[in-house]
Amino acid sequence: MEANPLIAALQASGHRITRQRRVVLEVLEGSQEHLDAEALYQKARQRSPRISLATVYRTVAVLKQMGLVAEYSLGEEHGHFETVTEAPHYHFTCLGCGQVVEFDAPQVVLAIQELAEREGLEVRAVQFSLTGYCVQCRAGGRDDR
Amino acid sequence: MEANPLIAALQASGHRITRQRRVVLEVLEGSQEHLDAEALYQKARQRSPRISLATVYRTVAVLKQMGLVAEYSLGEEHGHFETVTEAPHYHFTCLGCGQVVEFDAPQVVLAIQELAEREGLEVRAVQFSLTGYCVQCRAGGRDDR
DNA sequence: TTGTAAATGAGAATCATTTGCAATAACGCG
DNA sequence: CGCGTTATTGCAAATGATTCTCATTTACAA
Repeated sequence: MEANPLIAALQASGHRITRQRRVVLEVLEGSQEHLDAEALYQKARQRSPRISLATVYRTVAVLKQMGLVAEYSLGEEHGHFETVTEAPHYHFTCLGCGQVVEFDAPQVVLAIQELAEREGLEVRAVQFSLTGYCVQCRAGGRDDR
Repeated sequence: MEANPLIAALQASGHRITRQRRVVLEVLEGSQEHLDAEALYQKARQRSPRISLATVYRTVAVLKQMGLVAEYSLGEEHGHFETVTEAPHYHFTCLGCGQVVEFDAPQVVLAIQELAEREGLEVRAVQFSLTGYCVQCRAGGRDDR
C-alpha cells in the first residue's frame, strides 16, 4: 500500500507515519551525500517548514534503531547519516578538502566474522573509517599537517 | 636526560614539561584501561589536586597531535584515551557489560594499505571499532536487544 | 467520528569539550 | 642563580551537538 519501502518498514514496525518522518526519509533517500542533522533539518524544512531539529533527531534515532539508517562520525566532529544499502561500505574523509570517498573492504568483513567466531562475540555494529589526505590535497602541497 | 620516553618526546618537540603534563602522562601510561577525560582528571587529581579538567583536555590534545596518544569513541558516547603502542589494535565494546576486548587485525591493516595505494590516499588516522555482545552477555540471556 | 497514545515543536537542559583571560611557572639567557 | 619572556594553567563562561520536558497536535484503530 505504500510505495516507499522505508516508509513501509516503519509502518510495519508499528510506528506512525507522520509528514515529518516521511519528509526526513525522502530527504535521506534522495541524497547521495552523508548529511548531518543540521543539513537534514534544513532540507526537510523546505518541504515541511514547521519541522523541528528535535524531530529530525528523533526520526533518525528511530530509523537507526530499526537499522534503516546508519550514523557515521566521519571526520571526528558530529554525526552524519545515510540510508543503509545492501552492500556495506566505509568512508575515507579528506582532512584537506572534506571530500568523502566511499570504499568497500571485504577483507575487513571477513576479519570481523573470524574474530567474532573465535571470541564468541555477537557483533552488532561496525565503525570503520579513515581520515587523511586525498590525491589532490597531497599534490596541492597544502600540507597543513 | 629524561627517564620517561613520552616526556622526552614532548620536551624534544619544544613543549614545556609541567607538573600536570607529567602527571597526565604517568596516569595514562600506568593504566591498562581506556580512560575518558573525567577518569583521567580524577586520577590526575590524586597527584596534582589543583589540576583542572581543561588542562587534561589540553594535554591530551597535544599528545594526540604528536601521535603519542590515541582517542577512541568506544561505545558511542564520549572519547577514551590510550597511549599509542607499537602494535596497532582495535576495540570491541560489549553493550551488555561494557567490557572492552582488544584485538589486532592485520588483515585490516593490509586492506588499508592496499586501498591507500590504489586511491592515492594518505591515511593519517584509522577508526575501527565494534560493538555488540560478549560471550557472557549472550549466554546470560540478557538479550535486551 | 472519536478516544487515546504516539509524535511534534519550542525551548530549556545536559554533556562533553573548548575557549578567554588573568595569574602562574618553565626554561633559555646572562 | 636570578630574570624575563612566553607557554601553560585554572577557572568560569561559552560552545556545539544532542536529548529532554511538556503542552499541543495528530495518526489511526475502533
